[in-house]
Amino acid sequence: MKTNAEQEDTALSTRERVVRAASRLMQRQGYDGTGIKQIAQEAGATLGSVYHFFPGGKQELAVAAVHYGDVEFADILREVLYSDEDPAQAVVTCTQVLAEGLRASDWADGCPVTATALGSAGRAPDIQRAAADAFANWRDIVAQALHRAGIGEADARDLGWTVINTLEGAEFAAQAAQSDEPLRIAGEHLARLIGSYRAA
Amino acid sequence: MKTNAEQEDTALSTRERVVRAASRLMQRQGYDGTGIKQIAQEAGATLGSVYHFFPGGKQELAVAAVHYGDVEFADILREVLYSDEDPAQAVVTCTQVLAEGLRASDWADGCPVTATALGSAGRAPDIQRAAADAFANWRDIVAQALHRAGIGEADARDLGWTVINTLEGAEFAAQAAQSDEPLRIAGEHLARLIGSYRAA
DNA sequence: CCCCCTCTAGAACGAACGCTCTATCCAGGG
DNA sequence: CCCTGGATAGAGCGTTCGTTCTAGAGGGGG
Repeated sequence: MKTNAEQEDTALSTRERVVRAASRLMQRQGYDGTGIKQIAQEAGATLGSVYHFFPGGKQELAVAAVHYGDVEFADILREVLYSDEDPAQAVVTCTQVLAEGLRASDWADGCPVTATALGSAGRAPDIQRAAADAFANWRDIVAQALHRAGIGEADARDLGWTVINTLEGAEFAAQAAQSDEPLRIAGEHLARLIGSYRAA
Repeated sequence: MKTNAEQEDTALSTRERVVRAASRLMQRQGYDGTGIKQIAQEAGATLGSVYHFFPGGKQELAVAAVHYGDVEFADILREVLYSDEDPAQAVVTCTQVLAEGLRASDWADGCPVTATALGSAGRAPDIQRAAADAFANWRDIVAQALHRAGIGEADARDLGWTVINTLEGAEFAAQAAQSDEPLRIAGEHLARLIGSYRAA
């Protein structure tokens, strides 16, 4: 059961493989549902290596995993938002990309940040902070794209919040219902909402 | 450490106390982060009682906990939506209620359904189905309120999805950022979106 | 050649996990 | 009175958890 580990063995460093495995596993199973030994095995590493790179233990590793998911999705977000000069249409494309990812994984791969952070919020402030940073990062990316398209700075900032939050909520609903309908509808509504600000 | 258990000892049945404790604890700590012994202790019950009422073990208890959170929030939702004949304003009130609950618990009590279902989606289809049922239930309540206010049936159904999903996403963002701003903004945007349908 | 340091390797520990099991309590019918 | 069955009580099962620890592999600089 190290199907993916083999492929990654060649190019990536051990540390990178561990972080990727942690991010992917916690995305599916949450923080408490994922064991360090499972992460090590999936990454093709040993326990010693994991604790060598992350002496802070599971929490430090989870922070790195959340940060990895942060930049991973930020890259996708930037790419999609830059691909269309109409931000409303770009957001619709975004929902399609999310739906595609969900469907491709049999509705298993939701938001990597949410699943990791949700259960551990009270106990591990570091993880919660990393999740908040991710959301702030994504929101800024959306807000900049909207502002670039002619929407006022304050409105763009507020819309950044709601776009990210609605995508988040719709992705989880799609995951639970095993249907891309929530994401499709969210795309329509967000496009309509953005459009109502661009007209003004 | 059985502060709440004492208060509930008098009126509620053991089964009810166990379900409430499970719902509240899993809401904070997730499915895997909550132990059955902890639930029993918090409920003022013993392990034997828990397995007497839930022979299906932790999974069956989690399903009951999710269902409990379902009807609990459905009651609040109905009450708030019926309190104002303007559904846009009612949704804003809804965000305020959620923000109040979050703030009162020091940003610990988010959505009871999400936290329980997120980590256990792949392993426990029963829990996932209970979560999907909860979302569908809430969506119907919102859709009915919108339809009653004069919005077309199809539009009301679609808006039901997005209202619930945006509330969900905004609540988690508020929890992560420890600020009610995401919920406040979500309320404004949802009201604007609903208004754009009512005018048409 | 040896030393040193980064990294790998995995056995071992105490604690906690979900769950099973037996024993006991107690109200209601015979 | 005993008997029965739902409910309570908690010790104990095997397993897995996060973590620690010691040992070794491998490669440059002295």
